[in-house]
Amino acid sequence: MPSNRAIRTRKDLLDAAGRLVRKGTTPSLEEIAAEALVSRATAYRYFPSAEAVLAEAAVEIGVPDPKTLFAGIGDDPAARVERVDTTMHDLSLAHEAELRLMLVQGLLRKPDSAVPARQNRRTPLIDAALEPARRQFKPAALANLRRALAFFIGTEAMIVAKDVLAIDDAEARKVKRWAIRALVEAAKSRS
Amino acid sequence: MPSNRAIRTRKDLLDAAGRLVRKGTTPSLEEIAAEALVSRATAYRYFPSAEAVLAEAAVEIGVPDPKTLFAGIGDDPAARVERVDTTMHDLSLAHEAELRLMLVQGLLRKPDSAVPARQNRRTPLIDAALEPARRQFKPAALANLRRALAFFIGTEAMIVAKDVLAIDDAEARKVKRWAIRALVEAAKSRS
DNA sequence: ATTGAAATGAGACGAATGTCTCATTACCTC
DNA sequence: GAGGTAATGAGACATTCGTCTCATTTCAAT
Repeated sequence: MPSNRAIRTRKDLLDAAGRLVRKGTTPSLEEIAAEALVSRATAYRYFPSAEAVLAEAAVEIGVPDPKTLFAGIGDDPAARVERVDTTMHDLSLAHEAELRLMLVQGLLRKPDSAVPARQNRRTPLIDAALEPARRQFKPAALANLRRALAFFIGTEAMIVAKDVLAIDDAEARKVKRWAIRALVEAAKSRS
Repeated sequence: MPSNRAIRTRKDLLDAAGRLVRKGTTPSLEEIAAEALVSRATAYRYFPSAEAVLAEAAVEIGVPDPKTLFAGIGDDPAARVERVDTTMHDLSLAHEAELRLMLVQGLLRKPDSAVPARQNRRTPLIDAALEPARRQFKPAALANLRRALAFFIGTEAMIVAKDVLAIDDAEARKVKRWAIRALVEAAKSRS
């Protein structure tokens, strides 16, 4: 079992990595060690590479659980999905640098790698958003809808908006709201 | 002006980089030089880094021009957008490795970098697809539609499907077709 | 064939990366 | 407080990356 000191050292490294990334750099493990006030050798004892630190630091970004996320909102699926999108959008903005680096990790992983694939934090939230209105949708359409929404919600959507479309934040939110409404409506059974 | 020999060397390096990337590696400039049968020094004379070679190699991936892409297809906007998506999807599959590396380049570029941002190949195609039916749409909705479609068409969409949703190719195409239909319909003025 | 310039190859060099060893420090138990 | 173990720091070492120099090769024009 790791000692208190070891736990603290590990945390210091993760915190230091977060600080450096937020500052806009892509730090080496040596720089992370210096920021954390530990020696280079110690840093290499805890993490094999700077990428490993960054990847783990990004995981720390908290996604709210469905319970609190949907508190005080009705059953309207579009409104609930929009709340998911707003939350994820805010998170993407607040941690853009870390998330970009995490995305890079996923993009470069070997196709046959034994390491676990990207974790998927958005699908559970999307499903929770649609759950109360499940009966309003045609089953086949619901299967399409929950996947289609994943293209608009999350880090990749931020990348498309900023790097490809080069639109500002308000515009991106507007486009996504419009699309979410359109997709949710399209999935509803004609009533 | 560059001599024929220089042009050939440059091309050899780009070809070599493409071969190595397709083999699944993330080659260093030294490895690219070896594959191209030139010395390391020569490789550094033509490109400042392996990333630069890879980025330029990715640009070579040909996107068809609208003229030929829409040959023999009617004015129906959904059908035309679907053809854009099918084409881009095929391209993404055929050049997945190169495109992943190109995406990494874009993700890591400095926010205030002087280098040109990501080139956007999909928007002109989307606009060309919607052009003949422009009158069918409400102007405000058209502005949203052309941007919303960009989230489904292109490399990032492939990443979401494979890495995040972990769905197979046929399923991805199905979801995207459904979403494209839904979005195009939603943008039409009630008639 | 000869000449001259462009392109190349071989290798030295400094910086950064990752691994390893060994002495020293900090912490826990008694 | 003393002793033992875990954690750390300092630095040596091999490797890779990017830059540079200089001798050699290739090519085109005569």
